[in-house]
Amino acid sequence: MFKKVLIAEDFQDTNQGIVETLRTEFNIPVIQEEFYCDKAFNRLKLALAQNEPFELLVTDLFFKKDHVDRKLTSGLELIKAVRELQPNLKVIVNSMEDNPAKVNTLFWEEKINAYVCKGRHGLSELVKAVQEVYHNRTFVSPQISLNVSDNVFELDEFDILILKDLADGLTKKEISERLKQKNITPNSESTIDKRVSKLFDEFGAKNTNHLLAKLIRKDKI
Amino acid sequence: MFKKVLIAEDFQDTNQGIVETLRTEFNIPVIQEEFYCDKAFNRLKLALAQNEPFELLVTDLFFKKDHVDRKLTSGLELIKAVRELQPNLKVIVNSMEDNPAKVNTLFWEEKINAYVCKGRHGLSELVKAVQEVYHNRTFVSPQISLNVSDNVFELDEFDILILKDLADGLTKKEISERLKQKNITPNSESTIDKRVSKLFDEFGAKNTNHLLAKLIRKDKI
DNA sequence: AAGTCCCTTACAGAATTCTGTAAGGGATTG
DNA sequence: CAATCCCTTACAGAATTCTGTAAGGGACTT
Repeated sequence: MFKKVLIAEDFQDTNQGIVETLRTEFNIPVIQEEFYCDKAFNRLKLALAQNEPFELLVTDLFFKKDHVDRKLTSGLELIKAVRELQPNLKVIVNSMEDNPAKVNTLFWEEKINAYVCKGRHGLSELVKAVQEVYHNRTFVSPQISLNVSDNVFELDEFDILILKDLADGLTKKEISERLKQKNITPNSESTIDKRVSKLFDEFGAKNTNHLLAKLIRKDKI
Repeated sequence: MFKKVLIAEDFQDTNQGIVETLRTEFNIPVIQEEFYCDKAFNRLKLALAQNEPFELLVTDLFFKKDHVDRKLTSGLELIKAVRELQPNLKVIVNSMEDNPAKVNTLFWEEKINAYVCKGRHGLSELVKAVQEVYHNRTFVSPQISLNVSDNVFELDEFDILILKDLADGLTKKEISERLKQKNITPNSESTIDKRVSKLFDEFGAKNTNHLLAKLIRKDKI
C-alpha cells in the first residue's frame, strides 16, 4: 500500500473523516493533512526535496477563502502546480462537483487518477479509489461515470455471449462446448480466455468476478 | 442434456417458437408437442408404459376451450395428473401468469421445477430454465422472484463484506489478509471458502461468478 | 511473392477456486 | 460432567482460471 499520503481539504470534519478512514482501512505509515492549497504544495515540495516524496495526494477542488493570503486558490491549481514538480504523483480528487464534463476534463487535462464524488457513499468510494489507484488503475464514482475513464470500450455480440454464460455460472470449458454445439465460431477455450483477458484490460478489471460485477452494474449484460 | 421433452401449449405460434428454440439451443433428440392437456397426458402415459418416459414437461397454464371435449382443462390439472403417475418428471411452467403468490403455490404445492413468465424475454428465460432444471435447480423469471424459490435467505454483514470484495476483484487470500488487518474475525481463507460455499447452496449458484451476478442483479450487494 | 498484422488455437505452468475431511473450541443441553 | 451442535481453522486434492508462448492461417500491403 502507499507509504506516504497527503490530504488537502479545508473542511475540518471532512478532513478528519478522510484521515480516520484511511488510517483504519489501510496500513499507511504516513498520512498528513493540510487545510490550504499553498501549505499542501509546500509540504509536497519539501518532501520531494528531502527525497521522501509523497506517493498520493487526495485533494478537494474548492477551498474556502479566509483571512490567510493565498497563491493557489483551488485544488485544480494545486494539481497543476504539483504536476510540474512531481509528474508521477498519484492524485485523487474528492469533491462535490458532479458535472461529468468537468470531471472528464480533470482526467484528460490534469491526468488525475481517480475522482470521488462527495456524498452518501463518498468515503467507501474513496477507499475503493485508493485501492484502484494503488494498482495503477483509475476510479470514478459511479454516479459520474459517463465517458470518463473507461467504458469507451464496447462489447460485441460474442463478448456478450461469453459474459452472460459466465454470469450464469458456466465454466469456460462448458461455454466452449456450447458454442461448438451451436456451430458458432470461434469456440475454443483458448479464444474465450483471450477475449475475457482483453476485457480485463479494457475495463480495468482484476479478474472475472470484478469484470462481471462492473458490467452488470452498468447494465451491459 | 434431456433426451426426451414434451411441450404442452395450445397457441401454435408460441408452441412453434418454443420447439424451435429448444432445438437450436440444445441437443435434445426427442422434442414432441401437444396442443391439448389430455393429449399431452396420454402421450406422457404411453411413453412411460413403453418404458421410454419423458424427462421434462414444458407446459402452459391456460388452454383455450374449443370444440374438442376435454377432461383436463388446464396446465395445473395436467401437472396434478402427471405427478400421480410419474412423480419425478421435471416440470417447467411457461405462462403469462405473473402473480407471485400463484407462482409460489405452484412451487410449494405442485413441486414444479421452474416458472417462466411469457414476455419480452420469455424464450431466453426458458432456455435458462431448461439448463437450471437439468442441473436439478429451480428457476423463476426475474420479474416474479419474490419469496418464490430462493432469496428467502438473507446476507449478514460478514457475507456482504466478503461479497463486495469479491465483486471488486480481490482474491480470497487478499480478503483474508484485509480482515486480519482490520481485526475482524473470523478471517481465515477457509472460513471465507465455507461462507461462500454455503451461499452457493442458499442461492442456487454454481460458482462465484453466478452468485455475484445473481446478487448484484437483485441489488443485494 | 514476401512481409505484416490479427485472429484462432494448442499447450503449459502458476495461481486460485472449489470441495471434502478432520481437529479443536465455545455454547448449549441433558 | 458428558454429549452434542455449530463455528473456525488447517490441510489436501481436483478443477478451473489466468497468463504467457508458440504455431498456423487469412487478409492486407508493398
